[in-house]
Amino acid sequence: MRKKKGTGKKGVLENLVLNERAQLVLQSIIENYIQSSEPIGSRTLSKSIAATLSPATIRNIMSDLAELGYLIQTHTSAGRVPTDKAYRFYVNSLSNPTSVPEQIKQKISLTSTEQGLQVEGILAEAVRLLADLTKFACVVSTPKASVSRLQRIELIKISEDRILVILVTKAGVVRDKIIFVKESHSQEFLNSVAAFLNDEFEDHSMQEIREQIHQSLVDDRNRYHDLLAHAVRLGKKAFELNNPGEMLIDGQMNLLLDSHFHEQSSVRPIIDAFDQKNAILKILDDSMKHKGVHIFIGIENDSKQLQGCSLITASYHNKQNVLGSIGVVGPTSMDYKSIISMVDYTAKILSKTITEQSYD
Amino acid sequence: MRKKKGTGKKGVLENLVLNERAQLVLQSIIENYIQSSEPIGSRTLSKSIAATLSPATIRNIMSDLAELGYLIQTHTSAGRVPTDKAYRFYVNSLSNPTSVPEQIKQKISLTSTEQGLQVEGILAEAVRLLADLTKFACVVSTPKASVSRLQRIELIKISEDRILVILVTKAGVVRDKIIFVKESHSQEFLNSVAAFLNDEFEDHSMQEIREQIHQSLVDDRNRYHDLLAHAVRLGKKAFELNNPGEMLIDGQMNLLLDSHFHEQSSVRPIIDAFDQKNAILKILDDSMKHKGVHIFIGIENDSKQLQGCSLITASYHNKQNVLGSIGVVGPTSMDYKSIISMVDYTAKILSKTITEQSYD
DNA sequence: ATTAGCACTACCCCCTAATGAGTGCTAATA
DNA sequence: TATTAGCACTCATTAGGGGGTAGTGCTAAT
Repeated sequence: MRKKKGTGKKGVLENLVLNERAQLVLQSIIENYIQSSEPIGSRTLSKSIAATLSPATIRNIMSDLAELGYLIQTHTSAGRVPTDKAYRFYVNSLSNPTSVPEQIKQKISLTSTEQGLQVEGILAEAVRLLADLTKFACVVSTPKASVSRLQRIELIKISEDRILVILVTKAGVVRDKIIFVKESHSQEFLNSVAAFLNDEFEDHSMQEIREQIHQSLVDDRNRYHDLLAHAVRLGKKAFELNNPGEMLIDGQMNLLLDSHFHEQSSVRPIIDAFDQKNAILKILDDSMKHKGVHIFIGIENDSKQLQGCSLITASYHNKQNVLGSIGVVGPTSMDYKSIISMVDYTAKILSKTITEQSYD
Repeated sequence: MRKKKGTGKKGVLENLVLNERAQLVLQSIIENYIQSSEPIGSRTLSKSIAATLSPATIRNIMSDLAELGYLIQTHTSAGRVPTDKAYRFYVNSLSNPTSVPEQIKQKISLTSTEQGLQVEGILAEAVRLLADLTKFACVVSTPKASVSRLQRIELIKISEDRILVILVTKAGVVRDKIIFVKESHSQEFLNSVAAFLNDEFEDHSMQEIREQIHQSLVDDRNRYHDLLAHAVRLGKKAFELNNPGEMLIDGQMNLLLDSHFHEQSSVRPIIDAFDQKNAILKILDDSMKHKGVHIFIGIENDSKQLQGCSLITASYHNKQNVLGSIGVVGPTSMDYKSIISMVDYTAKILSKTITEQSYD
């Protein structure tokens, strides 16, 4: 409220741009709060801050910052707490991810490739690793079927009316599903169909394949060829996307035990978001669109349930494509600096591991 | 301490067998406590109990029960709380699972079979269902590879030095793994090897197959036949058990939010047990040995971490084999009666669903 | 523009007293 | 002899009150 006039003239910060000192104070408050998760007062700050400022001065600055929406007080005589807007300022002011300490780097390694695990296994290991490291909840989206390119399709006769379809993508994901058919086919026939589909579609993206099959563009001249007709029919079923995108979660429990969420009631909506998945999946999807680390802070989230937490995500990829993203879900007052670098580094290692064991 | 003598003569319950009235009181205490999760006093009880007994009488009985180890007091002037021994008495006195209310039965249905989901998908649905229903954490063990019988093996060349192995079991489980080879094989050759293995081992249990291959019993005369030699070598790798038994977990969060665990510190060891998996897997394994519902109460558990909770499990099966078990992990003061029947019923539906979509 | 000083606020902690649910024991009762 | 009423006692929980404290905003002095 300092120097509040009707028209508001001459207040230090009234041009809505923080001057250097105000930035320093704000940053310092945020960093203190991240550490202690308790309201920060002017006296405390005047000790810990680099510049030498008296509590009174700091109070003035804080008052301005509060008016601009960067700080709030829980009650009249309490210290100040950063708002989501403040965190946004803070992360924006952060330069590129700081490098991860050597000693943590050593912990970030994925062993599973040696054991011939599938991509899902690697993802599971990565998300668990990140959860252990950050002590928050972590998520990773599995490679989207639509963008991944076909390596191989295999049709296995299971019973008279059931066929096991196995799709192997270039990214190294193996998907199996069962399709039901009305008429029985011999295994030999299925082999021919599979061979045909392999010839036709290897290295095409699932999306493409689906479209082409759907439009029956596949060589119209031979429409009445028996094999082809069946190939189209079976292929249609085989390439239908069944799981429209999944994600793996680990470390949910960490949230409950975290000191930043003082009351467990505040964690409840986040848990619900995990159960429903779609809100988080949407964020992970968004994060695939651009390279690098993405940060979603509290109120910025579309989903109400997630407005009490922040997400830090980064996409992972193989040689050709962005496959999915991995991220951390934590309190808005998390230690952005170190978490960002951990997510960044983990995503890089994950990309490297997956690229190494891709099938081409 | 009632009528305590040096040699303890003639106390009503001194023969260590509870008389009918004591049983009634104990049962009533337990049921009250399960509902309220607060210590039960004599006055409260005298109102809610069927028989008409004065508080004073009940106090006497309670005193005896406490001496016998069925009840404890949190402090001198507090009501009484059942011990694990009491819960054991209680569940033993329960007759067979009571039938599940019709309205809950309707909720217990597994849809996934229609969508051609694999066994894992059905299990995931079952465990989520049970978690939603009981509001506790639930686990299910995936079919043990060793007991399940081979339906089909498929070998797919992925790259020069990598082969994708796909195992389909009669139970409907599809497992894929990658094996590394030194020398490159053509797909045609792999097909012959697969055909050979299929011929030789269809309908054998994985355990058998592993033993036979290991002992190279497979037709010793042809040892120098090229195909056979490779079949043995590849088969050895293919049938190596990779995942020694997994389990799916759902509803862990329910534990944190449950009123019976007043302090979250008491949940911590259970969470840890979930992370480490082996203690719970052992219980699920044990539960596969006998039919019906199994109950493990607090202190009875071998694992220290699990001594603060109870598990209720039931095995599931297909036409031939017991495949695994499904269970609930909750506070020792959970509502055994209804949870038991839910677990029982869910396991039955699960068995039915899996049997229906088995491949033979 | 900064800072020292001061009045003021509201939480937090500690103490106390009152409440109340519960017990064990004893004596009266059926 | 088994049951019950009565009573003294215990101890957790709650409410209320005061002192301490960390913080603020404002004003006046530097």
